[in-house]
Amino acid sequence: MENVEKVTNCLQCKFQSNIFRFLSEEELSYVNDMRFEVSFKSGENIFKQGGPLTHIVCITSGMAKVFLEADDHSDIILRLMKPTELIGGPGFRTDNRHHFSAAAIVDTVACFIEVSVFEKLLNDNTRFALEMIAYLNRAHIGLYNKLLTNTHKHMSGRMAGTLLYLSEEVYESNVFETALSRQDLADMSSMTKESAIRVLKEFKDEGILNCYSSHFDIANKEALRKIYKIG
Amino acid sequence: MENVEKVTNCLQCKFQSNIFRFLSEEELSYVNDMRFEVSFKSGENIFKQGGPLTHIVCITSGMAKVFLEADDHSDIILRLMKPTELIGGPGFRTDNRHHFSAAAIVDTVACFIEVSVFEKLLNDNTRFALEMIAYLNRAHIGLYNKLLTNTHKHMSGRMAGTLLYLSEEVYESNVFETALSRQDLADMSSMTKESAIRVLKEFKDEGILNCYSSHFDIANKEALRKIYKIG
DNA sequence: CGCGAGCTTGACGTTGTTCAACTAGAGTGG
DNA sequence: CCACTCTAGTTGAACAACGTCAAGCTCGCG
Repeated sequence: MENVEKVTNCLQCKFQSNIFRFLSEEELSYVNDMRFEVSFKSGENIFKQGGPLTHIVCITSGMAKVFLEADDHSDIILRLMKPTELIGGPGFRTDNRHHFSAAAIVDTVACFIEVSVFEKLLNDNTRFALEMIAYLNRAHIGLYNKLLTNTHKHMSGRMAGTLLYLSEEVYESNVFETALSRQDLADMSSMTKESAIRVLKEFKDEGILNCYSSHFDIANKEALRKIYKIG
Repeated sequence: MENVEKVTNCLQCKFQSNIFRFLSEEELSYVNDMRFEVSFKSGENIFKQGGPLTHIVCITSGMAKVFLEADDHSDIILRLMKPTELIGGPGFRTDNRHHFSAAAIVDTVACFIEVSVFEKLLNDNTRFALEMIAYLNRAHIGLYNKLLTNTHKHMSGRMAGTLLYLSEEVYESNVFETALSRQDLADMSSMTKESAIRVLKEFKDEGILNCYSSHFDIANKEALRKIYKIG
């Protein structure tokens, strides 16, 4: 494992908005020494639900979807991961297995950090441990929202939620190109691909959204927010 | 706040199956000194979604339901809490608000522990912090299951899941009396009260379940498990 | 005895899935 | 340069699942 392979350095990530910013320079150097990078082509699995959780993964470039796989081969996309976001795993310190899968939706580079490194950091740095707890709690809150939305709202409300998530938290713009397929949008909104297409067309007919192939343009965000709120 | 008010003592809880067992005697004594107990009658709220998170709650006797409240006044019951179980909250170290409500379903006594006490323990005792993370991760895994079940399974599968949860994790018996109403069972299974009744009747007609008013008797657990699995 | 809350049942309408057919665009080989 | 194929996207019709509404029931309690 040559250092040359590393196209980035943890010390640069320090100022990004993730829990690594609570590590000392020394600790970050330690992480930097222990990690290694892997490149994934679009569509490739980064790790697989049910597989062993040996490393924590951090996206350095590209984008990945994190999703649950059901017995009937249908998926639920939990969220999208952008650079410097951490894909921990509920398997950490429980059963040491992955409870969801992650796959690159564009060409992606990810850092792999052994769980033992993580355990050491959590042991040595109390602040880091507390921030880890805060991070987990934020993820928890997100899941509550998803649960409420996906079980208590109608299709249009769920799709509105997905579009708002993409525009506000992922692409940070009302206009965006996405690598997500219609099936992916459906998996994010708990519906079939056909229903997703129908709802998108509805939004289009109402002048709320312009979309063509992978291009999306939210024309009336307030209307979308209202649809999301009402359900 | 007289000590006399306390009908239990933390040192006795030490051997119960929660994360307090990773505290030293001294730390437990500290918790014991700082906590106070509150009694709730059946039906009363213990805390309320959206309210300030000032204390962590631990059930000492009775039982409580933890639930999300939606805008349209419908609820999702996340789980039931038995004695010595901790009701933390995702608001801890995030926005310091409750993200769900808790209500007693029978007469219940609960310990209230200030969040500052918790923060001190997490700061001082690394093992405790790591176990806290493990605890949060287990809760996370439970939520994934709920999300999969409630969005990808049909009514019978969801109700089967609820009955299995009650018999295996709550009452630990195939026969149980419950304080839960039909509406509560519905809120646990993401369906209407009427649908819950119809599914229960279906199970009854198929000889899988005997139920009358608050009395439940699972006659064929394997069949129930199969229904849950298939969806 | 009568009242009220929770429970039960049936009829009906809506929502969303399934299935099958069709289209458009992107590679692939002749 | 044109078939050919393959995949993603799209559409419509039939159907199943589930919620809504309204009515009637049961049982505990004043």
